[in-house]
Amino acid sequence: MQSRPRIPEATVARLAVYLRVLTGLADSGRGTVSSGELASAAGVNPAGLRKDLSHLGPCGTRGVGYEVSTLRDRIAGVLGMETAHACVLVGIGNLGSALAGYGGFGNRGFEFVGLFDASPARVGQRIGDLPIRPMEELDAVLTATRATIGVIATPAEVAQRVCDRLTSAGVRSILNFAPVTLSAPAGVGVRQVDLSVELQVLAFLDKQRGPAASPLGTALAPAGGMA
Amino acid sequence: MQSRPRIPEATVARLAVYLRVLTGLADSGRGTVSSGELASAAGVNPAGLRKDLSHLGPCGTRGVGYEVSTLRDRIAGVLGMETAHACVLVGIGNLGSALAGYGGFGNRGFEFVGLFDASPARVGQRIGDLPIRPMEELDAVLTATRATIGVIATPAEVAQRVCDRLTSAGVRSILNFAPVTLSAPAGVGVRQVDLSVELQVLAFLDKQRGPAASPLGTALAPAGGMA
DNA sequence: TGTTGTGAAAACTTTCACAGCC
DNA sequence: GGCTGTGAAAGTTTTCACAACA
Repeated sequence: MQSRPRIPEATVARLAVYLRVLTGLADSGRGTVSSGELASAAGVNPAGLRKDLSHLGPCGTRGVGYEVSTLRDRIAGVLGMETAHACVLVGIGNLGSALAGYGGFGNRGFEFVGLFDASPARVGQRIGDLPIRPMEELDAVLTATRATIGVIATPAEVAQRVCDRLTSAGVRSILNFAPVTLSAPAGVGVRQVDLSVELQVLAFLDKQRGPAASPLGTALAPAGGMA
Repeated sequence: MQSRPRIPEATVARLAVYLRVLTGLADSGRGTVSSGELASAAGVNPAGLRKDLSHLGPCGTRGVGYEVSTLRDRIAGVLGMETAHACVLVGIGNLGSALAGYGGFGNRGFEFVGLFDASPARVGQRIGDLPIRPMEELDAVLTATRATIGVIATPAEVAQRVCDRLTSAGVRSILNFAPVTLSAPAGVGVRQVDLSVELQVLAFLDKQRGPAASPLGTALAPAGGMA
């Protein structure tokens, strides 16, 4: 299987996780790793991991496992990390500042090349070595840097307008933290991270798992059983 | 279909989105809404939305649509939002501060009741009306508040230890922002938000969609000059 | 007429089991 | 003996099409 026939999106997300684990293993000098161990470190099933990797073509040695640095490079290549990706970030409030200051992107191939905010109070401040720019400069920076990824961390009310400006200036991928569903032209990829949704899913699953579990030993026999 | 036979997790996540949209519609005085309109606002397919809602039992009127406030309350009830959920947040760096200061949780039924950090420099500062406490007080606060949700925004290196402490003190749900895969006892729900993974998936999907509008293959300006 | 609720079909994803190779 | 790669099975999710109904 070459990577032609399209890699499933679920697999792509896991490949990114494997890459993170493999990078850690490589840094600690590990030479080879088995699917079982890698799967355990990534929190997935070993057979599923092997199926995921099968989309990259054979890349292990039977009876041995995978060579850590080779596999890491292979996945990095498939994910398109041989070149850095330039990103702009719009909305430098608390969350935006956190994202702008987060060092974890750089060593994974993503780099912010522009920070934007509508508030004059914030414009001109710096985060790291980047200045916060006014929204008026968005198009110019996008043109100059050819950034293809836009990150939106604005209030919900303006997120759609920001999205429109980004896409009309040529941005093809958007990561949105504002709690609204964005609509974007065909050909533009949007991913949504909604922190409240995550919490609600957690709370629901907990409720579903066992209604009356009190931290102190309130002995109440659960109907279904425990696991 | 009553809600007995378990609601699929994918559906739960979408219900949380519908709830957000419905809350907005209700606030703007809207009386009823059709599956088509609601689906469009939530970014999903109308038939899928109706199937999702079918897990709650019949809740619309044929030929008319759904009553906005009724449906909102129904979903809120199913998601367990009749009571507030107490959360603790560990790791008050940039991201943690952003989460602690984010107003969007409160009106969705989640409330931080404790903020913790290992750094003496941060302990004692306040965010909103909560003080940042030392890690030593974690168990006492968990016991006193009976918080069942823990949010981890620490560096990757300590996230697993924090997870262990949270779960052994009775936390049953964890939202993890640290870029590591956590292992937790059975019966504890963990959700992972990895910002780099989101960016990598975006970049891959863009690459796969076609190099159509990439005029410059590799020439990404490093931060120095322009930015 | 317009819209919901739902069975049946299609697509996708995960899991299993084992042949094939080291 | 051990581990990968993969076809086939099982399970899940999405989509379609339409009967039921206000």
